[in-house]
Amino acid sequence: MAQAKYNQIFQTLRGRIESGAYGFLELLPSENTLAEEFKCTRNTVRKALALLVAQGYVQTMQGRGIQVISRPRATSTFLVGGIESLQEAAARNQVPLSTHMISLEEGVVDAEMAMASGMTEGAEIISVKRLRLLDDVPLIVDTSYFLTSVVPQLTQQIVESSIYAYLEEVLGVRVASATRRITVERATDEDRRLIHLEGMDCVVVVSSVTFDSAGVLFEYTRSRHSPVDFAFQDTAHRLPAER
Amino acid sequence: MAQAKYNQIFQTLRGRIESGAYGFLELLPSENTLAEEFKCTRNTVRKALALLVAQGYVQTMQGRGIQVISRPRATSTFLVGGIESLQEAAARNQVPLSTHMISLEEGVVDAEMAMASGMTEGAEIISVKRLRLLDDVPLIVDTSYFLTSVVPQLTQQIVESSIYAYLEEVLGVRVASATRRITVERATDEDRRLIHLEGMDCVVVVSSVTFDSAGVLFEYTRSRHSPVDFAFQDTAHRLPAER
DNA sequence: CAGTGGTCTAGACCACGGA
DNA sequence: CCGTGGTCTAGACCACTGA
Repeated sequence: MAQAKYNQIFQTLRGRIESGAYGFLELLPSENTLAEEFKCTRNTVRKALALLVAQGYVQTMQGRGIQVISRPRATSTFLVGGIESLQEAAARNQVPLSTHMISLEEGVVDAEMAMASGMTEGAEIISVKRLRLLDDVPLIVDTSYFLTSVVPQLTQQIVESSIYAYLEEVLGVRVASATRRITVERATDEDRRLIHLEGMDCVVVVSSVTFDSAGVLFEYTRSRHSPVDFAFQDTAHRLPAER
Repeated sequence: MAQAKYNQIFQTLRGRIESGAYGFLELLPSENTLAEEFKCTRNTVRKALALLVAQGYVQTMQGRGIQVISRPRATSTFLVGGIESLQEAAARNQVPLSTHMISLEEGVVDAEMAMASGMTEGAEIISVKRLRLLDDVPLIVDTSYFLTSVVPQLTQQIVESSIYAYLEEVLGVRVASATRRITVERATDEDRRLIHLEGMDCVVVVSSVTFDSAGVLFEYTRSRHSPVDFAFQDTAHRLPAER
């Protein structure tokens, strides 16, 4: 199976929503109708619908139908649900991205980092600090820590092109999940020196912990974003569990 | 069926993770084993596991098993995945919350709000502006707009206790989904006057659009949060779709 | 009442990981 | 090779909505 059938259905339906074929607040065809169209069972259609629901495209209503609740994308957003490297987000929004390496060194996980990330204290890591420029404007400084057992070495060339492409294509590391935490902190002198803050005195800090498909917590990254152009979007649902 | 079986299983497993019975980085029993334990089919167990995955508790690994990737909650967080009113979040974190009403008036949706929220221009709305104090510290100012067709009227008493409790218990409105967008803006004079910023000059703006179970977009809210103690967390997954 | 989505079962086959 | 999770089918019954 090249692509799971439910995934194809998901992408087809998503396309119809984004193109406006199924408009804002309209109802989709019923699950039975969709099952006929895609020549599969209702269960498979339901898996595709579950993805649409999770990503905020539609809302299901028992006894009524499935309603479109998203409008064609209005403004660009850099961080949305899903795992997307800054590279990918920049490409999607058609904004040129460049990266300057600030430092690259080896070390071990100290107690504080172990507490914050869940990495094992004392594990060997390689740390990279980078400045990211979007449309030639320096907006993000991030510091990443990789387990050397998963990422044995990095070079300036890799770091300034795409670490993720290197991880996936050369090392065969597959990212499985990332947990992110967003907070706001006062800008440091370094922030002010490095990134474009338009005079504001705080930065958005996105801390993320990443696991690979083998279940290893191999990356911990702290990104300091300029508030300028920062946006994050998600959709939540009331589950029966929460009643 | 009082509670869906998969939901009970989800809650049981989540409890075992939060209590540490299934520890960080450990593997859960296999799906077949869990199906036996809960006397159901593998499909039902899988629905429960899907919830745990979506909420960042575990990660599944084909051929290997299901690994715990969350640690017992370290620090408190106000905004997490899921729909939770500030009331509920404050209760969960055992922080006293109080609310002062600043204004309450009627109006209609103008072009700008229609564009931002998706509400129909010209629809009648009731708008409420409130100041929220956590632990007696004023941290949030929010302005909410409700369709009068769904929420015909509000009183100061309702607004200062809990609008959501009123919606659910009195009006029978059930919230189905909420899409939120987080950005950072420069603090206004009003922000500085009303909320505790510790000298910082920006605020976190959370805009949310809410649908009820009948599929009506009935609420649009903009909350301006002090950066102090603001945190938002979510977990993302690499889907086959994104490869 | 018919049609919709929500839950659950039973069973099949596949892809992957590790011993 | 066996056990794991991933996909899919076929069919049943329930709860809810709206005409």
